[in-house]
Amino acid sequence: MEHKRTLITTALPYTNGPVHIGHLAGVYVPADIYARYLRLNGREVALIGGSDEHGVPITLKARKEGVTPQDIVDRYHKLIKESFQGLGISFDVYSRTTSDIHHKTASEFFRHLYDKGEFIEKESMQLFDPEAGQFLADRYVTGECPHCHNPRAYGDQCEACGTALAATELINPKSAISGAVPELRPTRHWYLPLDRWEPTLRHWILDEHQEWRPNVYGQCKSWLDMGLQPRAVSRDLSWGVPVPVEGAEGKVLYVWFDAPIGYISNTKEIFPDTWEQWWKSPETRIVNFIGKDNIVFHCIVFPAMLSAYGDGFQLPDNVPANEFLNLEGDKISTSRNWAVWLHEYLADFPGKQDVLRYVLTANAPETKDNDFTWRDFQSRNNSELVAILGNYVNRVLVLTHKYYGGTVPAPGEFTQADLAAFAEVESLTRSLSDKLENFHFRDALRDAMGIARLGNRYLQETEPWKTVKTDPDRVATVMYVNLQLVASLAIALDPFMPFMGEKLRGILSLEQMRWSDIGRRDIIASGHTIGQPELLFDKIDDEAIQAQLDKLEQAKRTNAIENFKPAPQQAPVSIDAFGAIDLRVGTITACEAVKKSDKLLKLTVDDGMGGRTIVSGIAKSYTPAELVGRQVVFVANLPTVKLRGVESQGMVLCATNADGSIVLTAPAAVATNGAQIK
RNA sequence: CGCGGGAUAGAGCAGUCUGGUAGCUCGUCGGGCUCAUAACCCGAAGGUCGUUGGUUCAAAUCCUUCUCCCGCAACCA
Repeated sequence: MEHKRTLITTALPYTNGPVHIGHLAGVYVPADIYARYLRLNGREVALIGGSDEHGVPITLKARKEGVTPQDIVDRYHKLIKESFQGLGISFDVYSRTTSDIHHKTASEFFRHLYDKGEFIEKESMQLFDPEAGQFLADRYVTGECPHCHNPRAYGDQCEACGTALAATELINPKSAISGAVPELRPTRHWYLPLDRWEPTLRHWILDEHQEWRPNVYGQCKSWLDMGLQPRAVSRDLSWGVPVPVEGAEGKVLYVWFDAPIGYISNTKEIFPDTWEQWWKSPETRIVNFIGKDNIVFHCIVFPAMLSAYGDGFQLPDNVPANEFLNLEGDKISTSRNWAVWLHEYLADFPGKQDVLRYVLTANAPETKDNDFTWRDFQSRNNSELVAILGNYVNRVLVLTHKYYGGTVPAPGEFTQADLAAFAEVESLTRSLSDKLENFHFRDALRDAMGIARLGNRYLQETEPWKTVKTDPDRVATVMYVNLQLVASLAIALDPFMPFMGEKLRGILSLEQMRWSDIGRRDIIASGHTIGQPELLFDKIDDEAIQAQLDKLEQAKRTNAIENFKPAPQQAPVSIDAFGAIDLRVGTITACEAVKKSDKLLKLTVDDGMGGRTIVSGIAKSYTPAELVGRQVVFVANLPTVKLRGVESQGMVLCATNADGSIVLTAPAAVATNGAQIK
């Protein structure tokens, strides 16, 4: 079905931190590519974005920093909005859920469902933190798992055994906010009965949208097959959109009810008069770009909300969800500061927005989690963007200036080779368009780059630098064809790399362009004058890459130190108990790694009593060679124990630092081997 | 049997749902070209698709066994 317009939404980033490459690869870069592609096709498009600013984590962060939640969201909203702009994400609107218009819209949405009787009202017992004076979301209760007795299970799930839990099942529950023992108190909430919409959703997804990505379809099917349950849409909290019902003081809309309505509010913000045609017209196609963690909310909860509202609200046509991106082999983590932050990238690599966009698209986690490494980033820049694309364009521009002073020559008759080149661009473009329509951005980019590969090959085969001496007319045709290929590239790559696109169009003095121009044989007319050649991409050297790797290492270490909390003091012991421990000084005379072990070293120690062997878990911080000759303090009267097959006759005393590194303790000056420590 | 994820050419990935001669990019090697950011072009080498057994005319793909790797955990006297 041909639609009149497309509404594209992007998952609203949560404003408790900056945006990183995982967000970009998963959601914003593909959504932007898609939006730009549709615009080039002359289609009516709205790319909707905004910050998600409610919810418990923001209140906790504010509490921790001693500022208001508003301070937190103001800080990150500004940072996120500016960095998106810096990367060229072409939002038609980027607003926020703390806006008046959103509060009104979300409030009205809830009230409408309430008045229609779409909610169930239920009283339940919830855990309340008497010290913090608030009810606790599941995630903010910790305690012992009733199944595996892991003492650090969360109120929604035990990460040790994977069991899903209710906060009230935990043994010895504790508030993660204040550490207080929570108490059960009654509270009243509204629930959206998802089960009521199950047949609708089942038909809509399982029958009508079998073309959705396997990860999305599969997860929806699994949810539907398990059976849907009513889901609470309100929370006891002060930060959020107040529940617009008498007697609901101190309650706000659950952030997952409120956030997707943000898509609607933000549409209203740019189209105050016509927003309804974007949401309620069957002629509009709605596409939600999200990460895999959001599938259930966008495919089950939000569609149920829209269906319950009625009044013509349309359900999304597709929900392309990406998997996750790892960084240097490790999961990206905001709390562990293991990430490449967009605002820092923009500062560290000015003018290289397209390189990041290119790398994230070429290695997009479309079918499974993928890995971002700085070496790969460098290699893709240097051997693909510089060597293949930039170099091809440069060759053509330089030759055009050399032979024709920058004026596009008039072509003679096209030969088989010329026609074959045009035909190949056409076929690449068909494939490229098809892949973009179906959200296969990684493959689409490969097709677009294929035009540059084709150009290099064509140039090599036609050899204008040779022919120029024998057949100048032929060269005119060849260069004319090359210029058309470069112009095609300027358009085909524009959705992926808009900064490069603009620069190249500037050099070519190309003004208007449409997607359908790609492959045309007369995009640039003969007689047209082009500007001076300029390099599109520069090489990235090893130092720049090493600096990023060092930065990551540093961030990891700093983070560990910041989060360091000394272990609580242990139970008191008597002086006699302490005296029973026989501490001695010894000198390491030999040392070797213990086989099949990462951390163990086998130390031979001169203890003044004939020597002994001690096995110690310090291999991560010390090499055997540097230990020989050093003095250490050890416990002499422990029972011997076998570790990885090696007998250990004592324990060397060490301190473990915040970053996990280990330092040995030693006497402040050389002491006698075997001397007792008292 | 701790939990989770993974294993396809030197590296990074696609292909696995819907079995039918194993594919892409980078790298390597050899050759060519010299217009170009030592870039480009051609060619080649390189994989028993981690292992075992099974289903099948046919398995990277479906079922099964085991192994290894990465996080977390454990260990770290």
